Amino acid sequence: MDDRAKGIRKGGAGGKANDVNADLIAVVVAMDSSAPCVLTIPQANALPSGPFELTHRSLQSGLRGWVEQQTGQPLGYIEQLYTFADRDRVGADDRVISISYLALTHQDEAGGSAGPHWGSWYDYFPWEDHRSGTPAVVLDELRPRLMEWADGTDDGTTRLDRRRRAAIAFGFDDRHWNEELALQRYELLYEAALVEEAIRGGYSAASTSVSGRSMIADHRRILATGIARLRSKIKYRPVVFELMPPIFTLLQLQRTVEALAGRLVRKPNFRRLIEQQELVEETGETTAETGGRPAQLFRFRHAVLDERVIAGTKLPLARG
Amino acid sequence: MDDRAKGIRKGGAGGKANDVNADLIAVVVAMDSSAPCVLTIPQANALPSGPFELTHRSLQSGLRGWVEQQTGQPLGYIEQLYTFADRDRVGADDRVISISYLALTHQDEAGGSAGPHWGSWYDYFPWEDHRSGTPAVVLDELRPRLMEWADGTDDGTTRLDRRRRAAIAFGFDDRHWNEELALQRYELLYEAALVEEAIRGGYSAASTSVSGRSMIADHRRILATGIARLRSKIKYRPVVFELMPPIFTLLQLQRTVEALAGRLVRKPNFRRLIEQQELVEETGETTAETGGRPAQLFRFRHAVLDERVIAGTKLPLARG
DNA sequence: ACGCGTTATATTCAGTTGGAATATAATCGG
DNA sequence: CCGATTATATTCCAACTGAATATAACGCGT
Repeated sequence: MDDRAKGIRKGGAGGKANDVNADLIAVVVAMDSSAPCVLTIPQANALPSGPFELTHRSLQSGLRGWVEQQTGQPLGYIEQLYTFADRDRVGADDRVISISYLALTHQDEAGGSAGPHWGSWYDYFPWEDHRSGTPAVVLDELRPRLMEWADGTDDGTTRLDRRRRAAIAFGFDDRHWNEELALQRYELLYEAALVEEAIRGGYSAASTSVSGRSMIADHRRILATGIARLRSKIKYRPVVFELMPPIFTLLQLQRTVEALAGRLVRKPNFRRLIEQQELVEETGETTAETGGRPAQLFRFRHAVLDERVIAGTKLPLARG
Repeated sequence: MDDRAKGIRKGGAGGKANDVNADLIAVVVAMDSSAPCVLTIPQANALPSGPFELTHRSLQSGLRGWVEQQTGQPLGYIEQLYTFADRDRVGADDRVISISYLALTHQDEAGGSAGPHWGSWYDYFPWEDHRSGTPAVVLDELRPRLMEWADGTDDGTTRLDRRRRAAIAFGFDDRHWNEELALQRYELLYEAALVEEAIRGGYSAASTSVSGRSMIADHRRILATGIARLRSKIKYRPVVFELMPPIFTLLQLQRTVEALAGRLVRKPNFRRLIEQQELVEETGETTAETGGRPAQLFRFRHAVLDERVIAGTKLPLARG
């Protein structure tokens, strides 16, 4: 049996030499009144996670099991984020593969057995909330420290490259802020040693107030991946409704989108888009709890998931 | 140690009970003169694949190793597709997790040690090529068989649901063909037992001419995942250039995009888009090999990868 | 009862984009 | 020199999107 044939053999008779542990990690998101929140295990300062076991029917069901066991939170919508293997643990007897998921749910469940914690994701990423304009932490803290980092090299090319990357990621030099770059921003701050994870064990120059709450291992990085995915996906799939109560006003819907994106949208334009896509339908009722004129109540039209599939249109693909 | 704490413990001291094998599977795509081609191991009728081993520095490097060993093909661009675990092999001693990747490369390498084969992906999915209009196989074969399948149930709701899903996936009833639904179409045909994989061991009603070449296990499904991902991604990231030679004409670029999407685009509109995005730059030279007026030769402006990040705009996010 | 603040809802307008069609240019082969 | 063929440039219009403005309906305090 040559190497090629050995390669394409599936599973089966192999020795234990190449066995790995597969960890399932969940980014569980639900809405607060003012911010998206992520579910954590406070004692471990970690996302809910656990090993994939033989008793699990599938990866997803294994994930649901661990999250429910650790936090009491049942999960609805789930999607896979990414699979990592290159952890820092080299030379160990067995390796760990991490399969991460994004879950969208409601915060209505009572806390589980282990005192799970819902934390605003802007506690972990203070620089990501631009709903009230560019946050001071970006202009006053991160910008100068990133410039310092860029200048901390002798190589002129590297310096320019660092400046450019920082400018793109954070919208410096009159560039636009792009909310989808959450992962790039975290990785840039990591590289510049401005987040605590990058300097563990060493001297910690990063204070929480500037660089946000950290997590164990690469969990904050996984959270950044989930945020970026969600911010991207709300633009072409109606996933926001997974985070909404069954009945809501259009402004509540708008506030949720804004909280996720970390930036504001224009009300008339937002309503136009929602209506012309026929994503919602009126319940016929109104609520006066909003302060001014009573607002119509809407519900998500689940039928759109059947009727339509939203296609991108960035290339001039002739239709019809 | 309670269950929760056990859950969040990372790797380490666990017994071998929950160990798994991790397989790496590659969808390697390169352009032919007229179609995108996928790299296979003909003897196994399979995609290149192999187990993730302790000697591998990372998942990606493991994948590169197996593909090069099995096919002689070095890989450039790689992105992760999906991680599966729920294979049909239940009850086995150890389970297999499959981590699939999409790779874009050039076909210029000589065949590897094992006679690897480049096959047009439309050999595997004859219904996906709409460059010359809707293929006959869709109208004459798949449509009636799908209707038969839809009618093959007593439940009226199920019947309507099947009809609707088929109409959405294949663009029946005056709906538009959506090239990004390659995976949904394959899964629908699988459910309707119109592809060979669905009826293995049983009576095979599906002929290759209608339902395309099959592969072992779920490899054709993984290929469909790769096609769908690529068709989606060319619309918002300049990945086409991974498949182009260093120098090319705009029509060659257009033909490549059309081959990937399986549908035609308008020439002036295509050029306008390419130019206004500044994706290419003139080499200053021309080629007369195209038949009529000599065409300008272009090269990809790698700088755009640094300058810009393309963001979607499906929600009315206020900018500035 | 009335005005005012507040929120909801509707309309308008202009700049941009994108699909589609048409026009002009340059080469080759007869 | 003509016409077939491909390349390149221009035009037109409908749809979309950002931005601003106008009107409606409630609570509240006076």
